[in-house]
Amino acid sequence: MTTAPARPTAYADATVAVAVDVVPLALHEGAVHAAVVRVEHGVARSRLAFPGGRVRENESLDDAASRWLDGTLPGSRAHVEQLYTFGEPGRDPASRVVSVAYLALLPRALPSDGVLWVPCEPAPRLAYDHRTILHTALERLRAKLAYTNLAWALLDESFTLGELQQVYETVLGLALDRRNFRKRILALGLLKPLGTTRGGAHRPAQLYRFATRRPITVGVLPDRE
Amino acid sequence: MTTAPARPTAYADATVAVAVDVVPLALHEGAVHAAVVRVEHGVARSRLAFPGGRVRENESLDDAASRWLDGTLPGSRAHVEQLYTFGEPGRDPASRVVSVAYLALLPRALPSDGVLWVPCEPAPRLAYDHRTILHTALERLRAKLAYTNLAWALLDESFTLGELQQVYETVLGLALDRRNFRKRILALGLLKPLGTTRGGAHRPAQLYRFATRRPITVGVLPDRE
DNA sequence: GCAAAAGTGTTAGTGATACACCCATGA
DNA sequence: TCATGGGTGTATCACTAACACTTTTGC
Repeated sequence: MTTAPARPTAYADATVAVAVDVVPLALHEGAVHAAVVRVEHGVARSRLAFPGGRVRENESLDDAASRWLDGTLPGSRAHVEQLYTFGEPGRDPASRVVSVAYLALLPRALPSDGVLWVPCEPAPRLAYDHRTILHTALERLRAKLAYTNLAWALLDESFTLGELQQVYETVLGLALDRRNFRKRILALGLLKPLGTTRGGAHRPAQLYRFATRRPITVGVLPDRE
Repeated sequence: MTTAPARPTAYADATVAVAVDVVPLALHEGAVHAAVVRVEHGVARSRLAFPGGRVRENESLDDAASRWLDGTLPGSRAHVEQLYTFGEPGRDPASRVVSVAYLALLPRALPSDGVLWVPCEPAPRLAYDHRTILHTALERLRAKLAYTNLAWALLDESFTLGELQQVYETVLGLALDRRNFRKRILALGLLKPLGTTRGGAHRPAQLYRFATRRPITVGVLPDRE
């Protein structure tokens, strides 16, 4: 083969379909949870799977992901990013479907009709190859938490340092020293103290917000602690 | 929307096609180069683009990428990994094509019929959205070089520390202190000295190889130097 | 007053940086 | 002998890790 291939032009190939699947994750009761729904049709009927489906002809992949997320968890503020594309023949036994998976991070596991929030560990049984997709999503989350400020996506706009620390501890499954965590995270200069406090059952905590809620790449974590 | 959608079953949606595009990168004359080919058909005819095309019904995405790479640069040993999926409507003016882009790293810019190796900077003019794809590929390469041992994919099996250092310097566009680079890279324990040397025009250099040529995540670089 | 989380500083150690000189070879 | 890249050690600095006690509140 020595020449460039033809690009697709007028004809269409009816054998490979394109879908998106959205992996909505949120922290709940000290553990990472994922939102799943029951499959309605086909051989996987009534099994659990991530929300998703066909991409429309005139929508982008990102738009399709947002549409499926909003259809499942309406009105939720979420950070959505493309995760990976899964396209093994046979991953959907009924037909050839290439699925572009998206990761959606939410500050709360909001209840919604027909939606189940399940803990990610131990890994739940899911339809199709969605367990693999979940695994990929968790890997991505852990990796990005360690070198970006992505934690804002798993928190409300304002939060205490204790809550922020819990995000890291929960997702990464490790315990962090409170004093060193505060020093490091404040030294990054990404947080703004709000001047207000939140009263719980105990001593009230200072509230903070992220100065920017867009992805920034910085080392947020120690190598080990 | 409160319930799970139907998965695709018997019918097919002829409106969205799936392709792969492969971004082959190699170092050449002190700069990152990419392999491109000329588009043969359609409105982009004779413009430069990355090799790629439709995914066959019974092949995986990875297999499709390997097929297109091998069709363009036969017999090359390459590291191939999925990069990102591009699916804006209108990215191919002729029809709706969702393209799964792949990154291919090669130890040499091997010449091949119909293939042009072009420097990545300044960014070349390319058909479709391939300039965006190239940009994404370079970002990925730089990021992974900094926190993995991926450099092996851009080198022959055996190499000198000087050559290894050049990979980092070329890709990341910075100068590294030789002594510190050697200390750091050897301290990682990923390299095996071969005991042999390579004679160039000057003092012969010790040859090394990577103990493992699979992706490993380690900090390979200083923050800045 | 007691339980529970918030808040705070110092020290020791490790790892990163900066830096200069000699060596081996081919031309 | 000269030009070119290969090879080596040390001192300083910055950052990280380890660590314990006091404060504030609700009950």
